[in-house]
Amino acid sequence: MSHEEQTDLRIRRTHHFLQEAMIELVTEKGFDAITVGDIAERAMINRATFYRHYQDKYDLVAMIFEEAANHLVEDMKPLHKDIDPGEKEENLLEIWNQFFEHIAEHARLYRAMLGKNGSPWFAARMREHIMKLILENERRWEQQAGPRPRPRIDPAMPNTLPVMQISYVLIGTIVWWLESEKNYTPRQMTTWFWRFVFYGYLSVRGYEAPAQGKE
Amino acid sequence: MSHEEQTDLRIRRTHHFLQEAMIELVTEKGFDAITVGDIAERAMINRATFYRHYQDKYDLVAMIFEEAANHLVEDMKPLHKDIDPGEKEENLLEIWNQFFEHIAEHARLYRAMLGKNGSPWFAARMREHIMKLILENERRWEQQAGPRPRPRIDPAMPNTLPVMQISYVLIGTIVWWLESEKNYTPRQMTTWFWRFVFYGYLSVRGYEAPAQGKE
DNA sequence: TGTTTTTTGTTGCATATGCAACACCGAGGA
DNA sequence: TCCTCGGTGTTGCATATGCAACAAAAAACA
Repeated sequence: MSHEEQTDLRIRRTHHFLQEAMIELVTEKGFDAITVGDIAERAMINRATFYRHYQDKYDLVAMIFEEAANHLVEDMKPLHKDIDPGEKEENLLEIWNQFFEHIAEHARLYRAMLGKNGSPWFAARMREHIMKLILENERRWEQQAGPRPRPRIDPAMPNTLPVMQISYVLIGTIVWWLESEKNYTPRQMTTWFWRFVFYGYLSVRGYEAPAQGKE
Repeated sequence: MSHEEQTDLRIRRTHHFLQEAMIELVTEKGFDAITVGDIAERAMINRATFYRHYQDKYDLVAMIFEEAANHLVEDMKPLHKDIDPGEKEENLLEIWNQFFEHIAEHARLYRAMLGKNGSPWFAARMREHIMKLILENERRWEQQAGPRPRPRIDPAMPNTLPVMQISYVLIGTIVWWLESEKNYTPRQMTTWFWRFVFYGYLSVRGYEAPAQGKE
């Protein structure tokens, strides 16, 4: 279904180089200052050709995001196969670790787009996407575990609020990570992210808080 | 005159990427093991297109050399303008320094091509080119300084022998430099190269040996 | 040795891209 | 105010490239 599969080599090439150029330029001069001409020149692509593929630079960023998002779900997929609903915490940790692995693999992209010269649109879109993934994951989870009654601490609280909160923490964590000098491992980031989110999120959700354990 | 000037962007692009791919692959698997298909795939260029530009991989290396050689003389040109024939040593040092600067700028290329997985043809061609440059330089020099009598230590010795010897030392020095961990500056390399060659060459040539000085 | 697989060059046709030119717009300067 | 200037999109035509298929040579293998 993905429109990007076995297309003409030339098309894949121009997409690739335009996207690369965009990422480079965002890190160099910031998204706002970039012109279509800049991108085309850097990518060694004629400006007219740019317009044959993208509406404008925003559209290009949108496509970059699309692709990243696809890669992300692709990277996460294998994990959902063998999930044991009994071991909630373990599994969640694995999933988040996979997530941070994905970020590490595309570090250049995320560092550019989420950084302070990046594209706010990209960040917003990314938060949405993360929320969607989390909610999907919860749904899948409850289906597998059966619809057991969940104590709701505060029935008035909208379902999406804590998910939104997580998405913000996550973005912040990512940016901090990618801009840090130290380059920590994905595993470390998973641990630290998890420690922060753990109690708040699970308790809001009405899960019992398992023992800290594992390290 | 150069056939590479304001050509179609697509042509420049494919040249560029085929050359880059070649350099990458030489460092990765060595020149011998490379196939045209490899190059094309790495460069994201159709194999048929490769043959529209180059005969075979040897031809590609030849073109890479051509281009490098052109860059080299281009980089050296400005120096020849303001040469003071009185200050031989100073000027020679400047010229050699410019040379090593050029090497540094194209380090990836030379490291790949001259290294032990590189192309012997490239090295040989490079030595020839260096010899040509040195001989040209000497000729220019003597024209500017006037045809003064030069004491010849051994009239039986062919003119090109010491030049050939220099070219070998130079290649060795370059390879050692580019494969060293320490990355020394071009200026340092100039100094060390010069120290080694200085007495032998100048004395063979029958120049008086100036005081060591300068540092 | 014979056989299979890879690599090499080459070709005709389809198509993505380059190029140049254009009108348009918005921001800054005389 | 006019007016240049830099950026935006768009167009028609020329051309470089992709693709698939092919034969032949070379390499790999038994």
